[in-house]
Amino acid sequence: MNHKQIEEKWQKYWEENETFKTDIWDFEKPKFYALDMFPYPSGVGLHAGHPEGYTATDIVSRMKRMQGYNVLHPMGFDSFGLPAEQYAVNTGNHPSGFTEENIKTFTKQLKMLGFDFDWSRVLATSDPKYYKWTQWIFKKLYEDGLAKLIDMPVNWCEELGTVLANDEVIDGKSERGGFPVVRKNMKQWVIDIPKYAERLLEGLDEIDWPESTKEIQRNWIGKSNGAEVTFKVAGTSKDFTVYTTRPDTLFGATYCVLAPEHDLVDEITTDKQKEEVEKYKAECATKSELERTELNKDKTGVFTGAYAINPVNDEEIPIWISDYVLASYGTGAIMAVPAHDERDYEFAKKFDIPIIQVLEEIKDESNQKSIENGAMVGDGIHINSSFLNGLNKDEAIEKIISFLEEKKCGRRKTNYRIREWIFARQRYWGEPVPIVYLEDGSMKALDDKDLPLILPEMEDYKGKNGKAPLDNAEEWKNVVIDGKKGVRETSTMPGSAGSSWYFLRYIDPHNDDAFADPKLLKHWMPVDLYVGGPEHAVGHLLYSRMWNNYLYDKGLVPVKEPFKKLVHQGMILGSNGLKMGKRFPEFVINPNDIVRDYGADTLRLYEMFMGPLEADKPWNDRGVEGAHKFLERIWRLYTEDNKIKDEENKNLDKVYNETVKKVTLDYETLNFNTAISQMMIFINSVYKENIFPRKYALNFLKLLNPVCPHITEELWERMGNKDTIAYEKWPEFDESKLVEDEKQIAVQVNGKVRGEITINTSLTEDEIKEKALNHENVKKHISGKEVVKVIVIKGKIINIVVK
RNA sequence: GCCUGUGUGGUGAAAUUGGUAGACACGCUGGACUCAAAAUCCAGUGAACUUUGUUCGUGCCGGUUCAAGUCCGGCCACAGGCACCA
Repeated sequence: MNHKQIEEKWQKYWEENETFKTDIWDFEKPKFYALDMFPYPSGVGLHAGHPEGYTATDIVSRMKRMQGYNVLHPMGFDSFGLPAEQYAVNTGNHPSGFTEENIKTFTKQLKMLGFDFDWSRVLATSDPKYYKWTQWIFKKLYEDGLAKLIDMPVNWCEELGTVLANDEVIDGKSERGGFPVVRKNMKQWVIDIPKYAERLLEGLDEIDWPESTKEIQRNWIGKSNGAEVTFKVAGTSKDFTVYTTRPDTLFGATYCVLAPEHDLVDEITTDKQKEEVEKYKAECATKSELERTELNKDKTGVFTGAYAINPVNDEEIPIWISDYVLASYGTGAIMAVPAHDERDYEFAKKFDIPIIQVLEEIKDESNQKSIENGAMVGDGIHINSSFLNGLNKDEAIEKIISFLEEKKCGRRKTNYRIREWIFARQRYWGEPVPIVYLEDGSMKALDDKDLPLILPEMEDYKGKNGKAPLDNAEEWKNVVIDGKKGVRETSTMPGSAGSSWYFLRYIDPHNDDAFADPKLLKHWMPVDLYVGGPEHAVGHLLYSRMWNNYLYDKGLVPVKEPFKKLVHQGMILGSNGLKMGKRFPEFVINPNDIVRDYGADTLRLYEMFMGPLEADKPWNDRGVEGAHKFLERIWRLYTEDNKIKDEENKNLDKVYNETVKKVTLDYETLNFNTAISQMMIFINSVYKENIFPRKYALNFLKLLNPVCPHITEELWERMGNKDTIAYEKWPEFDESKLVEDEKQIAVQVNGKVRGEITINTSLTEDEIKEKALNHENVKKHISGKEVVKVIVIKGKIINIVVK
């Protein structure tokens, strides 16, 4: 067979016949929405990992279509991004041309792989028709106070000349390029994602996602329950509030710590300590995030000279500053209980601060820990704690909170670790923020009629003197609105803006009056299956959920959670077992080469047969050949050997029905590797029987079609069919054919297999026992011993217990 | 340090969730076809042994059970995430 001719023929057929165009208004059939994480159209084209996830959704959507579902399986491009900007800076050309070229290459490659995408719905986030609605949603967020401009410490990357989100910073370096990142205070557009923390946490319980991803999101949101306690500063009218998860240990607080950036530091520092405090503050300010975390072993800090009054016993305890307390979490201040917190313990030991134990040591054989050699964390019976004495942790927490609330110096408080989502980059190639700063000092969002706010042409796409590129677009930047002069915001939105809602736009991509028709959204949301890499666990997948939850609150989308089921595909590693990439170019697999040499069907089949979808799997050229050989075997079966006959073959009934059952179930659960091995078993059986009943031959093509659409269309046609196989009815299996009258089962003696017997389903338990006990080899092992009992597990195993 | 996974032949991996460990495939060995090679087909392939069979074997140690890759307890290694979050 010539795979090239066949594949091109059917790709052309599908395109000309619009085989996979979704009739989006057809609400008669049940719907199925399969979604892939859309790619960034880089200059190098698809890599071996792309087809893996796309084939997975392709298989499921093709099966669902054959099962009578109305399937939506779209594709698009996350086309704002740094490489295009870099290209523009280097060449002076507009990034859109470069982006369009790349999109063309990607499209050609995706078509070459035979995916059933509805190409009439393709979208690109950098298309003004698309980003009009990204800006529109931003405006809504702004109007509701969820998008706002605040002064905050940000991750600033000098090399890249921009601010980065937390998930774009890895180990104090930029995710892209690995440049150093420092903390810096700046006015920033942010999305108030912490407002949605609780909702995003709760939503996780409703969705079918990998537990590991849910855990990462829970961790990122970082909910903790505790209390706020207010301490008065001795000899002044000032006070400050700390956050603690262990208010029950308040009697053990022997000092307090403020973050160096805390507002109160300057006000309470005594003259004597002023110099030292100033010096310490200056040190902290110049330290980058990276340096601060590197130093995390050795505690540093300075005494302010001031004392706080512990509200439970009115004792005066010193107030220190230290960078182990973070300004950005809680209240930026803590009460320190060295006896029962490891960090406080370390600090107290270093600076010789008293340690007061308020939980009784539980000493037994396994726990010989004493307060002498470390902090005692966890639960225990309270001591030295006045009215808390004798209580355990939970009881004491309840009691102390009531006490604090009554005394009006504290309250129950829940904290979240998640921070505002920084929503502006000093870049050109992103969605412009549709905000104007007017000369009277006010801020105004553009009217809907002025959207999209389109990126201006520039002579130079590089930002100058630490300013954003758009700052140089004088004509574009300066505007008059309602007779008032104004200046546009010159930051653009981050890459994660456009990808936070694209799954909604696919449903109605050409709508100019709304981001999507509500009736369509109501029918098609949520996404039934979402497949993409695990690297988006906290970025895209959290932002999308937040936007969708917000739009749900506005009544603009019908469901809270956008992605009902999520699966992460693993990485395809090089044949050296390592990640493909620039470091080992000789091990990088280009899908173009595989398609040229073996065809798209082989590539798809191989990638699905390699192993579980979620696992990382090394590429193996031999494996590709093996997959190709299987397809050639099938081809010969259907074309040359003339084994297809209008006859029945009883010997194939069982394996055929098993195959239909297993393949159907495995596709549904995305266990493609075992589905394929079952199809191999079936084909092996057909070869053995040397006859292929026509009915089975036709249905087998349907089972294989989702994985290998080209060869199956071709063989389907050669078997005399006129129309595409894509809408044929999915085969069903006959449960009655799955049970055999006769079965081989193992006989164990004391748990060790000693023989096999053939049993008929009509046999009674006693008859089976008798047969087992009479087996030659079994007899040898039980002779001279007493049979204690015989365990018969119907249809599975017999175990004879002897003494 | 904490959280979440993973650990099975020479290799990629299966195992209906407690019931014959290694399906399927790659590789390898032998054979058939061929002048020969490729392709194809057939057989074998966890290890060891005294080979109609026996013993051992799913990262390590222990436990529960008639029966453990699967459940429980304690370790080790690797991967991913978080990391002074009070």
